[in-house]
Amino acid sequence: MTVTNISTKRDKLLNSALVLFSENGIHSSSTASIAKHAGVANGTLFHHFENKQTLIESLYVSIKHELSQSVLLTPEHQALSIKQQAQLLWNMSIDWGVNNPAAFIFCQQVTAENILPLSLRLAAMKQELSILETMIIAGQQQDYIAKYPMDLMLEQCQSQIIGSGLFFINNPLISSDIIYRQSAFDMFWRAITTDE
Amino acid sequence: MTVTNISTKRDKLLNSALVLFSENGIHSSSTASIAKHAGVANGTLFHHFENKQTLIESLYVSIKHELSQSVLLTPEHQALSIKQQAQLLWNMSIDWGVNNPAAFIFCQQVTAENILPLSLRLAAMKQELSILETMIIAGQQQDYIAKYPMDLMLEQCQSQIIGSGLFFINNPLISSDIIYRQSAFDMFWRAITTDE
DNA sequence: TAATAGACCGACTAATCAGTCAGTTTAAGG
DNA sequence: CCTTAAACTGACTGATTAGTCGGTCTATTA
Repeated sequence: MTVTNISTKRDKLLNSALVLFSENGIHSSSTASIAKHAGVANGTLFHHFENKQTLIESLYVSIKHELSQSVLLTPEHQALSIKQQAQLLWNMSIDWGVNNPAAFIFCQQVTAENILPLSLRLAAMKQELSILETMIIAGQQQDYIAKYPMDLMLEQCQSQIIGSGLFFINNPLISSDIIYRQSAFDMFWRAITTDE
Repeated sequence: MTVTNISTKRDKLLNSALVLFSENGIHSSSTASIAKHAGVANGTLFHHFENKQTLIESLYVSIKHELSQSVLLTPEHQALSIKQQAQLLWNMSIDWGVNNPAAFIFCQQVTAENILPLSLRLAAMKQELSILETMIIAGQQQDYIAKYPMDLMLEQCQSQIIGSGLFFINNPLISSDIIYRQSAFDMFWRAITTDE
Protein backbone atom coordinates (compact mmCIF):
# COMPACT_ATOMS: atom_id res chain seq x y z
CA MET A 1 0.00 0.00 0.00
CA THR A 2 3.04 2.26 0.14
CA VAL A 3 3.32 4.65 -2.74
CA THR A 4 7.03 4.81 -3.34
CA ASN A 5 7.81 1.06 -3.48
CA ILE A 6 6.86 -1.11 -6.35
CA SER A 7 5.60 -4.44 -5.15
CA THR A 8 8.75 -6.44 -4.59
CA LYS A 9 8.86 -9.87 -3.01
CA ARG A 10 9.99 -8.19 0.18
CA ASP A 11 6.81 -6.14 0.21
CA LYS A 12 4.74 -9.21 -0.50
CA LEU A 13 6.36 -10.95 2.45
CA LEU A 14 5.64 -8.02 4.74
CA ASN A 15 2.06 -7.90 3.56
CA SER A 16 1.51 -11.63 3.95
CA ALA A 17 3.07 -11.54 7.40
CA LEU A 18 0.65 -8.80 8.39
CA VAL A 19 -2.36 -10.72 7.11
CA LEU A 20 -1.40 -13.99 8.81
CA PHE A 21 -0.23 -12.38 12.02
CA SER A 22 -3.44 -10.43 12.46
CA GLU A 23 -5.57 -13.45 11.64
CA ASN A 24 -3.80 -16.25 13.47
CA GLY A 25 -1.44 -14.55 15.87
CA ILE A 26 2.25 -13.88 15.52
CA HIS A 27 3.60 -17.05 17.09
CA SER A 28 1.08 -19.25 15.32
CA SER A 29 2.11 -18.01 11.89
CA SER A 30 5.12 -19.95 10.67
CA THR A 31 7.70 -18.42 8.39
CA ALA A 32 6.88 -21.18 5.93
CA SER A 33 3.21 -20.20 5.84
CA ILE A 34 4.14 -16.56 5.33
CA ALA A 35 6.41 -17.42 2.41
CA LYS A 36 3.75 -19.65 0.91
CA HIS A 37 1.07 -16.96 1.28
CA ALA A 38 3.41 -14.51 -0.44
CA GLY A 39 4.00 -16.97 -3.28
CA VAL A 40 7.69 -17.06 -2.55
CA ALA A 41 10.22 -19.68 -1.58
CA ASN A 42 11.03 -20.35 2.04
CA GLY A 43 14.61 -19.21 1.78
CA THR A 44 13.64 -15.92 0.19
CA LEU A 45 12.14 -14.80 3.46
CA PHE A 46 15.49 -15.23 5.15
CA HIS A 47 17.24 -13.49 2.31
CA HIS A 48 15.29 -10.31 3.01
CA PHE A 49 15.01 -10.66 6.78
CA GLU A 50 17.74 -11.99 9.02
CA ASN A 51 15.21 -13.93 11.07
CA LYS A 52 11.58 -13.94 12.10
CA GLN A 53 12.21 -11.35 14.79
CA THR A 54 13.66 -8.95 12.23
CA LEU A 55 10.65 -9.50 10.00
CA ILE A 56 8.34 -8.59 12.87
CA GLU A 57 10.35 -5.49 13.69
CA SER A 58 10.51 -4.36 10.09
CA LEU A 59 6.77 -4.79 9.78
CA TYR A 60 6.19 -2.80 12.95
CA VAL A 61 8.44 0.03 11.84
CA SER A 62 6.88 0.23 8.39
CA ILE A 63 3.39 0.33 9.89
CA LYS A 64 4.29 3.05 12.36
CA HIS A 65 5.88 5.00 9.54
CA GLU A 66 2.76 4.71 7.42
CA LEU A 67 0.62 5.69 10.39
CA SER A 68 2.68 8.77 11.09
CA GLN A 69 2.13 9.91 7.53
CA SER A 70 -1.61 9.40 7.70
CA VAL A 71 -2.19 11.01 11.06
CA LEU A 72 -0.62 14.43 11.19
CA LEU A 73 -1.44 18.10 11.29
CA THR A 74 -0.14 20.22 8.46
CA PRO A 75 0.87 23.87 8.88
CA GLU A 76 -2.44 25.02 7.45
CA HIS A 77 -4.22 23.41 10.38
CA GLN A 78 -2.46 25.72 12.82
CA ALA A 79 -5.20 28.26 12.29
CA LEU A 80 -7.87 25.92 13.65
CA SER A 81 -8.99 25.91 17.26
CA ILE A 82 -7.54 23.36 19.63
CA LYS A 83 -10.80 21.47 19.63
CA GLN A 84 -10.96 21.41 15.86
CA GLN A 85 -7.38 20.18 15.72
CA ALA A 86 -8.19 17.52 18.27
CA GLN A 87 -11.24 16.36 16.35
CA LEU A 88 -9.22 16.26 13.16
CA LEU A 89 -6.53 14.13 14.77
CA TRP A 90 -9.15 11.91 16.36
CA ASN A 91 -10.93 11.30 13.07
CA MET A 92 -7.71 10.64 11.21
CA SER A 93 -6.72 8.09 13.83
CA ILE A 94 -10.04 6.28 13.76
CA ASP A 95 -10.12 6.35 9.97
CA TRP A 96 -6.67 4.86 9.82
CA GLY A 97 -7.74 2.06 12.14
CA VAL A 98 -10.89 1.35 10.15
CA ASN A 99 -8.94 1.34 6.90
CA ASN A 100 -6.04 -0.71 8.26
CA PRO A 101 -7.61 -3.13 10.70
CA ALA A 102 -4.89 -5.74 10.28
CA ALA A 103 -2.18 -3.21 11.09
CA PHE A 104 -4.16 -1.97 14.05
CA ILE A 105 -4.60 -5.49 15.41
CA PHE A 106 -0.96 -6.36 14.78
CA CYS A 107 0.18 -3.40 16.88
CA GLN A 108 -2.07 -4.61 19.67
CA GLN A 109 -0.54 -8.08 19.47
CA VAL A 110 2.98 -6.74 19.49
CA THR A 111 2.24 -4.78 22.65
CA ALA A 112 0.44 -7.58 24.46
CA GLU A 113 2.93 -10.28 23.54
CA ASN A 114 5.90 -8.16 24.41
CA ILE A 115 7.90 -9.27 21.41
CA LEU A 116 9.66 -6.07 20.52
CA PRO A 117 12.57 -4.48 22.36
CA LEU A 118 11.02 -1.94 24.67
CA SER A 119 13.16 0.80 23.17
CA LEU A 120 11.57 0.33 19.75
CA ARG A 121 8.06 0.47 21.14
CA LEU A 122 8.78 3.45 23.33
CA ALA A 123 10.32 5.38 20.45
CA ALA A 124 7.28 4.77 18.28
CA MET A 125 4.95 5.70 21.12
CA LYS A 126 6.83 8.87 21.93
CA GLN A 127 6.66 10.03 18.35
CA GLU A 128 3.00 9.18 18.13
CA LEU A 129 2.16 11.04 21.29
CA SER A 130 4.26 14.10 20.65
CA ILE A 131 1.61 15.78 18.49
CA LEU A 132 -0.92 15.07 21.18
CA GLU A 133 1.36 16.41 23.88
CA THR A 134 1.98 19.75 22.19
CA MET A 135 -1.74 20.04 21.61
CA ILE A 136 -2.53 19.33 25.25
CA ILE A 137 0.06 21.84 26.44
CA ALA A 138 -1.34 24.49 24.14
CA GLY A 139 -4.83 23.75 25.39
CA GLN A 140 -3.74 23.91 28.99
CA GLN A 141 -2.22 27.33 28.46
CA GLN A 142 -5.57 28.51 27.20
CA ASP A 143 -7.33 26.83 30.14
CA TYR A 144 -9.18 24.67 27.65
CA ILE A 145 -7.69 21.39 28.73
CA ALA A 146 -7.53 20.09 32.27
CA LYS A 147 -4.21 19.97 34.09
CA TYR A 148 -3.96 16.34 35.07
CA PRO A 149 -0.52 14.73 35.10
CA MET A 150 0.71 14.67 31.51
CA ASP A 151 1.85 11.04 31.41
CA LEU A 152 -1.54 9.91 32.68
CA MET A 153 -3.36 12.07 30.17
CA LEU A 154 -1.35 10.71 27.27
CA GLU A 155 -2.00 7.17 28.44
CA GLN A 156 -5.72 7.88 28.71
CA CYS A 157 -5.90 9.52 25.31
CA GLN A 158 -4.12 6.61 23.73
CA SER A 159 -6.33 3.97 25.30
CA GLN A 160 -9.42 5.89 24.26
CA ILE A 161 -8.22 6.00 20.67
CA ILE A 162 -7.33 2.33 20.72
CA GLY A 163 -10.61 1.43 22.36
CA SER A 164 -12.65 3.37 19.84
CA GLY A 165 -10.56 2.06 16.97
CA LEU A 166 -11.14 -1.54 17.97
CA PHE A 167 -14.82 -0.84 18.51
CA PHE A 168 -15.28 0.50 15.00
CA ILE A 169 -13.16 -2.27 13.52
CA ASN A 170 -15.29 -4.88 15.25
CA ASN A 171 -18.50 -3.12 14.28
CA PRO A 172 -17.85 -2.12 10.68
CA LEU A 173 -21.49 -1.32 10.00
CA ILE A 174 -21.30 1.37 12.65
CA SER A 175 -17.94 2.73 11.65
CA SER A 176 -19.42 5.47 9.50
CA ASP A 177 -22.40 6.22 11.75
CA ILE A 178 -22.14 9.91 12.56
CA ILE A 179 -23.78 9.58 15.97
CA TYR A 180 -21.31 6.93 17.08
CA ARG A 181 -18.39 8.84 15.60
CA GLN A 182 -19.37 12.07 17.30
CA SER A 183 -20.18 10.35 20.58
CA ALA A 184 -16.77 8.72 20.68
CA PHE A 185 -15.01 12.02 20.17
CA ASP A 186 -17.25 13.81 22.65
CA MET A 187 -16.36 11.32 25.36
CA PHE A 188 -12.71 11.74 24.55
CA TRP A 189 -12.94 15.50 24.54
CA ARG A 190 -14.98 15.77 27.72
CA ALA A 191 -12.50 13.52 29.51
CA ILE A 192 -9.63 15.92 29.06
CA THR A 193 -11.25 19.35 28.97
CA THR A 194 -12.30 21.68 31.75
CA ASP A 195 -15.82 23.01 32.19
CA GLU A 196 -14.51 26.27 30.64
CA MET B 1 -4.03 -16.92 46.04
CA THR B 2 -7.56 -18.30 46.25
CA VAL B 3 -8.82 -18.73 49.78
CA THR B 4 -10.93 -21.82 49.48
CA ASN B 5 -8.46 -24.14 47.75
CA ILE B 6 -5.50 -25.66 49.48
CA SER B 7 -2.48 -25.53 47.24
CA THR B 8 -2.74 -28.64 45.14
CA LYS B 9 -0.47 -29.43 42.21
CA ARG B 10 -3.28 -28.30 39.96
CA ASP B 11 -3.21 -24.89 41.62
CA LYS B 12 0.56 -24.74 41.35
CA LEU B 13 0.28 -25.47 37.63
CA LEU B 14 -2.29 -22.72 37.14
CA ASN B 15 -0.15 -20.30 39.07
CA SER B 16 3.03 -21.17 37.19
CA ALA B 17 1.21 -20.90 33.90
CA LEU B 18 0.05 -17.42 34.84
CA VAL B 19 3.55 -16.31 35.81
CA LEU B 20 5.19 -17.65 32.67
CA PHE B 21 2.41 -16.56 30.33
CA SER B 22 2.48 -13.00 31.61
CA GLU B 23 6.27 -12.82 31.47
CA ASN B 24 7.04 -14.58 28.20
CA GLY B 25 3.77 -14.73 26.34
CA ILE B 26 1.34 -17.61 26.04
CA HIS B 27 2.73 -19.27 22.93
CA SER B 28 6.31 -18.87 24.08
CA SER B 29 5.69 -20.72 27.33
CA SER B 30 5.97 -24.46 26.79
CA THR B 31 3.97 -26.92 28.82
CA ALA B 32 7.30 -28.43 29.90
CA SER B 33 8.49 -25.11 31.31
CA ILE B 34 5.21 -24.65 33.16
CA ALA B 35 5.47 -28.09 34.74
CA LYS B 36 9.08 -27.46 35.68
CA HIS B 37 8.25 -24.10 37.21
CA ALA B 38 5.50 -25.75 39.23
CA GLY B 39 7.89 -28.43 40.44
CA VAL B 40 5.82 -31.13 38.84
CA ALA B 41 6.33 -33.79 36.20
CA ASN B 42 5.49 -33.11 32.61
CA GLY B 43 2.72 -35.66 32.48
CA THR B 44 1.00 -34.28 35.57
CA LEU B 45 -0.01 -31.21 33.63
CA PHE B 46 -1.90 -33.39 31.16
CA HIS B 47 -3.46 -35.35 33.99
CA HIS B 48 -5.15 -32.19 35.26
CA PHE B 49 -5.74 -30.47 31.93
CA GLU B 50 -6.73 -32.23 28.75
CA ASN B 51 -4.36 -30.08 26.72
CA LYS B 52 -2.70 -26.68 26.69
CA GLN B 53 -5.82 -25.00 25.39
CA THR B 54 -7.84 -26.32 28.31
CA LEU B 55 -5.19 -25.08 30.71
CA ILE B 56 -5.44 -21.60 29.22
CA GLU B 57 -9.22 -21.63 29.39
CA SER B 58 -9.26 -22.88 32.98
CA LEU B 59 -6.83 -20.16 33.96
CA TYR B 60 -8.93 -17.53 32.26
CA VAL B 61 -12.12 -18.70 33.92
CA SER B 62 -10.55 -18.85 37.36
CA ILE B 63 -9.15 -15.34 36.96
CA LYS B 64 -12.45 -13.91 35.82
CA HIS B 65 -14.14 -15.64 38.74
CA GLU B 66 -11.67 -14.18 41.20
CA LEU B 67 -12.08 -10.77 39.60
CA SER B 68 -15.84 -10.87 39.86
CA GLN B 69 -15.53 -11.52 43.57
CA SER B 70 -13.13 -8.64 44.10
CA VAL B 71 -14.98 -6.06 42.05
CA LEU B 72 -18.62 -5.91 43.05
CA LEU B 73 -21.14 -3.71 44.80
CA THR B 74 -22.83 -5.14 47.88
CA PRO B 75 -26.40 -4.28 48.86
CA GLU B 76 -25.17 -1.79 51.44
CA HIS B 77 -23.65 0.26 48.63
CA GLN B 78 -27.08 0.83 47.10
CA ALA B 79 -27.51 3.86 49.36
CA LEU B 80 -24.55 5.63 47.82
CA SER B 81 -24.86 8.11 44.98
CA ILE B 82 -24.21 6.97 41.46
CA LYS B 83 -20.93 8.83 41.43
CA GLN B 84 -19.82 7.29 44.70
CA GLN B 85 -20.72 3.85 43.39
CA ALA B 86 -18.80 4.55 40.21
CA GLN B 87 -15.75 5.69 42.12
CA LEU B 88 -15.92 2.63 44.32
CA LEU B 89 -16.09 0.31 41.32
CA TRP B 90 -13.31 2.23 39.64
CA ASN B 91 -11.01 1.97 42.62
CA MET B 92 -11.74 -1.71 43.15
CA SER B 93 -10.91 -2.38 39.51
CA ILE B 94 -7.65 -0.46 39.60
CA ASP B 95 -6.69 -2.05 42.91
CA TRP B 96 -7.32 -5.48 41.53
CA GLY B 97 -5.09 -4.70 38.55
CA VAL B 98 -2.32 -3.34 40.72
CA ASN B 99 -2.51 -6.35 43.04
CA ASN B 100 -2.79 -8.89 40.23
CA PRO B 101 -0.64 -7.52 37.43
CA ALA B 102 0.08 -10.94 35.96
CA ALA B 103 -3.61 -11.75 35.73
CA PHE B 104 -4.31 -8.35 34.23
CA ILE B 105 -1.62 -8.82 31.58
CA PHE B 106 -2.73 -12.38 30.84
CA CYS B 107 -6.25 -11.19 30.08
CA GLN B 108 -4.80 -8.64 27.68
CA GLN B 109 -2.81 -11.34 25.94
CA VAL B 110 -5.79 -13.64 25.65
CA THR B 111 -7.75 -10.87 23.98
CA ALA B 112 -5.01 -9.74 21.62
CA GLU B 113 -3.94 -13.24 20.61
CA ASN B 114 -7.49 -14.40 20.06
CA ILE B 115 -6.89 -17.79 21.65
CA LEU B 116 -10.16 -18.34 23.42
CA PRO B 117 -13.47 -19.26 21.82
CA LEU B 118 -15.28 -15.98 21.34
CA SER B 119 -18.25 -17.27 23.33
CA LEU B 120 -16.11 -17.65 26.45
CA ARG B 121 -14.69 -14.15 26.18
CA LEU B 122 -18.04 -12.59 25.42
CA ALA B 123 -19.67 -14.30 28.39
CA ALA B 124 -16.98 -13.03 30.73
CA MET B 125 -17.18 -9.55 29.26
CA LYS B 126 -20.95 -9.44 29.50
CA GLN B 127 -20.87 -10.39 33.14
CA GLU B 128 -18.13 -7.86 33.84
CA LEU B 129 -19.97 -5.05 32.14
CA SER B 130 -23.42 -5.80 33.53
CA ILE B 131 -22.76 -3.93 36.78
CA LEU B 132 -21.50 -1.01 34.78
CA GLU B 133 -24.49 -1.11 32.47
CA THR B 134 -27.09 -1.00 35.23
CA MET B 135 -25.16 1.85 36.81
CA ILE B 136 -25.09 3.79 33.56
CA ILE B 137 -28.79 3.24 32.97
CA ALA B 138 -29.60 4.41 36.48
CA GLY B 139 -27.40 7.46 35.95
CA GLN B 140 -29.05 8.23 32.63
CA GLN B 141 -32.48 8.18 34.20
CA GLN B 142 -31.31 10.78 36.68
CA ASP B 143 -29.75 12.80 33.83
CA TYR B 144 -26.37 12.32 35.48
CA ILE B 145 -24.84 10.30 32.75
CA ALA B 146 -24.78 11.19 29.08
CA LYS B 147 -26.92 9.27 26.62
CA TYR B 148 -24.37 8.05 24.13
CA PRO B 149 -24.95 4.65 22.51
CA MET B 150 -24.66 2.07 25.28
CA ASP B 151 -22.31 -0.34 23.49
CA LEU B 152 -19.90 2.47 22.74
CA MET B 153 -20.04 3.71 26.33
CA LEU B 154 -19.29 0.26 27.71
CA GLU B 155 -16.40 -0.12 25.31
CA GLN B 156 -15.02 3.27 26.33
CA CYS B 157 -15.38 2.58 30.02
CA GLN B 158 -13.63 -0.70 29.64
CA SER B 159 -10.71 0.69 27.71
CA GLN B 160 -10.31 3.49 30.22
CA ILE B 161 -10.15 1.00 33.07
CA ILE B 162 -7.70 -1.18 31.17
CA GLY B 163 -5.60 1.82 30.20
CA SER B 164 -5.42 3.15 33.73
CA GLY B 165 -4.78 -0.31 35.12
CA LEU B 166 -1.84 -0.86 32.79
CA PHE B 167 -0.55 2.62 33.56
CA PHE B 168 -0.48 1.99 37.29
CA ILE B 169 0.96 -1.48 36.81
CA ASN B 170 3.76 -0.06 34.69
CA ASN B 171 4.34 2.80 37.12
CA PRO B 172 4.10 1.10 40.50
CA LEU B 173 5.60 4.06 42.36
CA ILE B 174 2.65 6.14 41.22
CA SER B 175 0.01 3.52 41.83
CA SER B 176 -0.86 4.87 45.28
CA ASP B 177 -0.44 8.56 44.41
CA ILE B 178 -3.74 10.19 45.28
CA ILE B 179 -3.45 12.88 42.63
CA TYR B 180 -2.93 10.32 39.88
CA ARG B 181 -5.66 8.08 41.23
CA GLN B 182 -8.17 10.92 41.45
CA SER B 183 -7.18 12.33 38.07
CA ALA B 184 -7.72 8.98 36.41
CA PHE B 185 -11.19 8.65 37.87
CA ASP B 186 -12.05 12.26 37.06
CA MET B 187 -11.21 11.75 33.41
CA PHE B 188 -13.30 8.60 33.36
CA TRP B 189 -16.22 10.31 35.10
CA ARG B 190 -16.13 13.45 32.99
CA ALA B 191 -16.11 11.34 29.82
CA ILE B 192 -19.49 9.78 30.53
CA THR B 193 -21.33 12.43 32.54
CA THR B 194 -23.35 15.44 31.43
CA ASP B 195 -22.63 18.97 32.55
CA GLU B 196 -25.54 18.56 35.02
C1' DT C 1 28.89 -12.03 -25.24
C1' DA C 2 31.06 -12.97 -20.84
C1' DA C 3 31.44 -12.00 -16.12
C1' DT C 4 29.54 -10.86 -11.82
C1' DA C 5 26.50 -10.07 -8.05
C1' DG C 6 22.47 -10.27 -5.85
C1' DA C 7 17.76 -12.32 -5.90
C1' DC C 8 15.76 -16.51 -5.46
C1' DC C 9 14.88 -21.42 -4.75
C1' DG C 10 13.46 -25.63 -1.97
C1' DA C 11 15.16 -29.75 0.14
C1' DC C 12 17.23 -30.26 4.35
C1' DT C 13 18.37 -30.16 9.63
C1' DA C 14 18.55 -29.52 14.47
C1' DA C 15 15.75 -28.07 18.00
C1' DT C 16 11.52 -27.63 20.26
C1' DC C 17 6.92 -28.59 21.10
C1' DA C 18 2.39 -30.71 22.73
C1' DG C 19 0.89 -34.76 24.02
C1' DT C 20 1.37 -40.21 25.25
C1' DC C 21 1.92 -44.12 28.02
C1' DA C 22 3.59 -47.85 30.77
C1' DG C 23 4.66 -48.04 35.10
C1' DT C 24 5.12 -46.21 40.22
C1' DT C 25 3.50 -43.91 44.36
C1' DT C 26 -0.07 -42.46 47.50
C1' DA C 27 -4.18 -42.54 50.13
C1' DA C 28 -8.47 -44.33 51.67
C1' DG C 29 -11.83 -48.11 52.69
C1' DG C 30 -12.69 -52.81 53.93
C1' DC D 1 -2.74 -55.76 55.86
C1' DC D 2 -4.87 -55.96 51.16
C1' DT D 3 -7.27 -53.89 47.33
C1' DT D 4 -8.26 -50.38 44.31
C1' DA D 5 -8.47 -46.09 42.11
C1' DA D 6 -6.62 -41.90 41.36
C1' DA D 7 -2.47 -38.96 41.38
C1' DC D 8 1.79 -38.79 39.61
C1' DT D 9 6.11 -39.69 36.98
C1' DG D 10 9.51 -38.92 33.11
C1' DA D 11 11.29 -41.02 29.06
C1' DC D 12 9.53 -41.04 24.68
C1' DT D 13 7.32 -39.69 19.92
C1' DG D 14 5.55 -37.57 15.82
C1' DA D 15 4.83 -33.19 14.16
C1' DT D 16 6.17 -28.59 13.47
C1' DT D 17 9.39 -24.90 13.55
C1' DA D 18 13.06 -21.38 12.46
C1' DG D 19 16.81 -21.17 9.99
C1' DT D 20 20.66 -23.16 6.46
C1' DC D 21 22.93 -24.02 2.23
C1' DG D 22 24.43 -25.49 -2.24
C1' DG D 23 23.03 -24.21 -6.26
C1' DT D 24 20.05 -21.72 -10.09
C1' DC D 25 18.18 -17.74 -12.30
C1' DT D 26 18.28 -12.90 -13.88
C1' DA D 27 19.70 -8.38 -14.83
C1' DT D 28 23.32 -5.18 -15.29
C1' DT D 29 27.80 -3.81 -16.73
C1' DA D 30 32.13 -4.33 -19.12
